[in-house]
Amino acid sequence: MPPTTESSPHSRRRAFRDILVYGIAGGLLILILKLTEYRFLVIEHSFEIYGGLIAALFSALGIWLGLTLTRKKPSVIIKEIPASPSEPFVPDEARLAQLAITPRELEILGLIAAGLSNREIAAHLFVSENTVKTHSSRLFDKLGARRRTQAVQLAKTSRLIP
Amino acid sequence: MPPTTESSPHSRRRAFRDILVYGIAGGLLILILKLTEYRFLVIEHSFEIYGGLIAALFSALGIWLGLTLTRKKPSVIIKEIPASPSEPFVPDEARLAQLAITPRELEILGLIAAGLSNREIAAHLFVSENTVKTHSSRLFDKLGARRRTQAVQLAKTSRLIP
DNA sequence: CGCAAAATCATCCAAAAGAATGACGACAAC
DNA sequence: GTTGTCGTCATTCTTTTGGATGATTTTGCG
Repeated sequence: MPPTTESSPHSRRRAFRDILVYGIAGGLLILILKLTEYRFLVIEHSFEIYGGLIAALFSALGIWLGLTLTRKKPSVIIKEIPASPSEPFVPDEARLAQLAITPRELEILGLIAAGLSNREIAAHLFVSENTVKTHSSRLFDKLGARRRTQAVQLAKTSRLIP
Repeated sequence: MPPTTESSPHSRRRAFRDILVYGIAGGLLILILKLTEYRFLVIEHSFEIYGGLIAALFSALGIWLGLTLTRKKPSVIIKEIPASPSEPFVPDEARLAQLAITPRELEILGLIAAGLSNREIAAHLFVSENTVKTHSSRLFDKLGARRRTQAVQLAKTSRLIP
């Protein structure tokens, strides 16, 4: 079964299940209320209706309150980020040639460092995932890395990528 | 399904679960009120009391919901300021607190960025691999990352790690 | 042209990583 | 003394990654 979509299907399944459970629970709850209502021959409906109304209203009020009360402070935090202004960055050609890393491999290395998955890289470069895997395999081989995180680390210290 | 979305699945799941708990709790509350009403035969003049009770309870619930649901929404204005090129590096405490990243999680983040596998990290910290996985899962959740490479990338741009 | 390097894709398999969930003890805060 | 956070660990499952290997197509170059 080929996993086609990128966003986790597992999570979506869980979300759907949660909604389902929620709905069923709600239905059962209503049913129970109904039955007890009949059992005790209570006709008066105003309590549920007004209770629910009050609940909903004050829930909304509470949510609104919570939101407005707390969203005051974290608005503007100015960070001082040492932005290096004088670095267009060029990969170390010597080291590149030394490791016999091809342009395509370097390109993929960059995308790996950007945090993309093989599938995302494949989509980005319009090639198959298998191709990306062979490229990255050879890349790891040349870099002496066993994991992509290690490859990124090594490449950074070798000034192959920013 | 376009493979474009990158929003955290964790948060969505939490939101669903919160809503679920919330709904069930509300229903149970009504049920309990109903039952007690029958048991003690308190019929008259109870509407104001229970209405107030429901209002107060649901207000509190709503506030809590609003707070937990909107817990971490950064919205930071980033201002780039050229800084000294040779700094000993200190992690951005503000950002760290903002994302609610614990010291242990930061430690593991650093080891991930160093290219270590979960097993190696576990051996390095004398904990089980499962613990490392738990930490990194929560870390990814807080960082909004789905892969460790992405976590590293995000952490670097947020100045959490060198 | 013909060759070699680079790029492409596949398949099978193993290992690592990640997701979801539940649990427990320590410890600080209220 | 309850509450909340943190750190710890486990289990089950799915997904991703990596290894090994072979094959086909481009492409640049002498």
